[in-house]
Amino acid sequence: MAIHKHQEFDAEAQELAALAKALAHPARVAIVRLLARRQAWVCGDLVLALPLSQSTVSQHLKELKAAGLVQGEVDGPRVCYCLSPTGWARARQLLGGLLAELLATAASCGC
Amino acid sequence: MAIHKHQEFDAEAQELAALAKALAHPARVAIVRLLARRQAWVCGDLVLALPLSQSTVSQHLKELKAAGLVQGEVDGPRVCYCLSPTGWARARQLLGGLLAELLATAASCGC
DNA sequence: TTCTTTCATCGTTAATTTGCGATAAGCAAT
DNA sequence: ATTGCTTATCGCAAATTAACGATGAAAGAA
Repeated sequence: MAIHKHQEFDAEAQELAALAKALAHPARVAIVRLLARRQAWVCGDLVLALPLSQSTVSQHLKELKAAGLVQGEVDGPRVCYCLSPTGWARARQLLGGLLAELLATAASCGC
Repeated sequence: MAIHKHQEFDAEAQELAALAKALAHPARVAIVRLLARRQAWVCGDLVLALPLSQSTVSQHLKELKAAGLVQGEVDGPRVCYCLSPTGWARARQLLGGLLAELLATAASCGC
């Protein structure tokens, strides 16, 4: 397509789409769930828990960080990852808003 | 990467990721919201409401249908689109489940 | 200092996505 | 039958993503 038209849509749609994109890969969903179960993981342990190489896991973590869903803190030679409370608060707000919008109509589609 | 490793992850992560991918573009978020506001849209009206060509809108609708979030019903020469109640019930279940898993830890990350 | 460990980044390859115009397919008229 | 409208699909170009190995950079241990 040459040019992506993301800018043509309103800010909230873009934000929701960006958030959804961060979760649009099973590896990233898996990372989020691992972080939910045990609240802090060293990067290397995440690599051991996932069927992916170190560089690939690092790349997925970078995307989750860019989306604001995950935080990393340097601890000597290692990096400790955990979920970002503010990022997930926003996610909850956006997703909850969308699902609420849908509640009225989704139950009565007569087309 | 050559080979995508989606199969290496558990079914629920894959399902959640597929759902997120369907919402990972602002055009598709916009379509869902339009369908939420007015419960049935003819394809051509969606095209008029979006800054995209007919073929591109049709493509996005195809992806939303494949994800089970949208239904299309042929009505003479036109096609009437609306949200899929069962698809959104599943989405609510999966997203709600994820957010619930996060509730415990996301508020207390001390890394 | 030198070595080792840990992680991020670079460069590459393959696949997928986005977007469009053009074409086909279906239906309802004329 | 032919025409006109509506939507889906095809084929293409450009961009992005997924994955990996290899190479860096930073910190701690020897």
